[in-house]
Amino acid sequence: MLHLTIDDFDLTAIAESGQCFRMTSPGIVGGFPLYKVVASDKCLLISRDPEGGECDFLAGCAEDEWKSFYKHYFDLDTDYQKYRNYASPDDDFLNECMGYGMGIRILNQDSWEMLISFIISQRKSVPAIRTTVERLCALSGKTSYVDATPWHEMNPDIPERISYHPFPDAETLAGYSIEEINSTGAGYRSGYIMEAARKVSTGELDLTGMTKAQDEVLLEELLKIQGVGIKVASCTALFGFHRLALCPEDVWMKRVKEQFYGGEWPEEYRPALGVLQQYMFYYARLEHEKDKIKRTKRENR
DNA sequence: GTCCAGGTGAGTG
DNA sequence: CACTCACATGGA
Repeated sequence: MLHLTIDDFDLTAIAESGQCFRMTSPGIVGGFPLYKVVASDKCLLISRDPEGGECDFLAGCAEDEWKSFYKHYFDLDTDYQKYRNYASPDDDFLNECMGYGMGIRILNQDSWEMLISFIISQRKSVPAIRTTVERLCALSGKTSYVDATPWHEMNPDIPERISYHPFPDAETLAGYSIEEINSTGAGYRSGYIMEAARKVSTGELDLTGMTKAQDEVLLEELLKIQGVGIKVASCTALFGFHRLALCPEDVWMKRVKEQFYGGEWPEEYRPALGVLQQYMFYYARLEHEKDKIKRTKRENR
């Protein structure tokens, strides 16, 4: 168990900001959610330290693994204040969003996992994406375990060990039948998934070779994949290649752009738009959820 | 049952 | 270019 002090870092904001689909909470410890963070073939348990302040965390890994992998995975070397400073002081909406989403970071996730996850994401809600991605990972039948005893001791409802499924690599996915892919609830996207898996497994598409390409070139390459349009390409580039200037425009961001910016993002936001967008997406979805709860309560009266 | 979801490709004018 | 339409399925 590793004790950490991290500034500008909010696990819930990261988990609910729509950038990752396998960061879930198995339970509460000392009033704070424990998070199970599955990435590629790894899994980390991490929570706030109930005995510490808002910057104190407990992580279930060794210090060298934290330094060699998770520190970069959680993007802890990036100064997010620098990105927030792009926001105009009189942009009340954006400042409200940044207050809500304080502690959000853009994770350094695997590009292959992001490509498949965001192909799945089209016309699906975030909870529905989580379900399909999880089923896709479970197809292999491979199960791994992480030790959860430190959190089990704080809350007996949390099991002593927690299971997870690694994300399938391209060869594994390419080996499945269309029926198997379809059984995950991927629907009409199953063919897209198969085709992307074939391209990556044969080497026709070299994702790791694209890490140094210019933003425009990267998007162009991703757009060649069936089922990948500008939105999925932007998400893959932002979350899988850490292109912080790119802004995926989904239904939520289109609404925000129309309602608050007259249909056009301010030019001076452009270099930081991927980060600023993340605060806005989180806020817009959160507010929408609140409205739904209000509506439900009214209907029940 | 109804409505909507971190859209895309194909077809049309 | 812009616009429309079908697309499978889960979650609320």
